Amino acid sequence: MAAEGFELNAFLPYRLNRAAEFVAVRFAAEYKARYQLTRPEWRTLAALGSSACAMTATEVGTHSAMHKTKVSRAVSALEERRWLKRSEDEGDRRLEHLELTKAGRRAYGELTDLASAYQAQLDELIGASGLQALCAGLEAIERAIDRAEERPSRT
Amino acid sequence: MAAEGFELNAFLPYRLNRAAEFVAVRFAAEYKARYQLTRPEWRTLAALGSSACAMTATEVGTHSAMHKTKVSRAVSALEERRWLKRSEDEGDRRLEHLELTKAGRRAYGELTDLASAYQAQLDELIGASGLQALCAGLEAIERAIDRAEERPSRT
DNA sequence: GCCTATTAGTTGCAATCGTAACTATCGATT
DNA sequence: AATCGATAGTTACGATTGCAACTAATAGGC
Repeated sequence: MAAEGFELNAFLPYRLNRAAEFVAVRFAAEYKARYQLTRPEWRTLAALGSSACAMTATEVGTHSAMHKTKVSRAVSALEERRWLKRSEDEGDRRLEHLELTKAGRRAYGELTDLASAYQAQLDELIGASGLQALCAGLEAIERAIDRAEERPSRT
Repeated sequence: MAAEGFELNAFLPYRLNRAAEFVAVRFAAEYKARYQLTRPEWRTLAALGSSACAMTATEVGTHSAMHKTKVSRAVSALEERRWLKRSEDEGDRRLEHLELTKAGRRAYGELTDLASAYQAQLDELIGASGLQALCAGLEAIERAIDRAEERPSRT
């Protein structure tokens, strides 16, 4: 175990966290100010809005890497806002299928406008070549996550 | 503002957060179990341990993208453990220079062993080409962060 | 040399989070 | 069909967080 060879700047958890926090904090300030949305709420809304069909809470959790209690509370909050509706699964009554309402989809549309604008800023800040590399790298890690998620080990 | 053209899977804050959470949660479980360290404490220890010279709390905060209150509390906790010592700046008495003690450096060494092992697992999971792309991309975003940090706008 | 604005760091407090325990349901085994 | 283990989702509660307000000190204008 390389006692001295460790480079924090090559340690993925630290680097990813730093980068993620940096970009997330600024965007969160926007939707928080304009919509009073918390981060888990936005992430849940986004997961549902970007999906063609309904999802369960567990699916939202894995898709967004959020703890299930966070998802549970975000779902309740969005439901209270009438941005989301639940429906029972016929076959398995433990499951709840989550879908955005019309108002929820409209809100999602407005937020994605904000998001697109923010993404454009990031694109400019990072530069085309860096962005391309980042995307390729993220795809690799996303594939790895999916692979790891197929077998157990919870978040 | 592209109303329909939005792809969540291309939105950096969401993707980075997902990836960062995924890799961070698993590693956090390790150092939490073995050292009763919280995430901010590990990140502070890491920032200081990887630096050749002393840092101020603010520097730790920008380096690790942590809120200053998180840093402040982590510093207190590490100080109580005698892993870190503070010293006043002669010229500017608002500043505190933070350094690891001998025990702190030893702990950092042990933690980096854990980290190296974990990084090796990640390397294998992600694959060499993906890892290379990810690093290139992260470097680009890190440069962007540094550039953005030179001018104001706080975390 | 003073006044004002700014910065470093801390802390009270309300809000948020995660752990663990819980309810309800399902599937498999016998 | 009764039992046991696993899974979906919720919740009580203690721990952690971030905002805002604070203290202490510096820097810059005048």
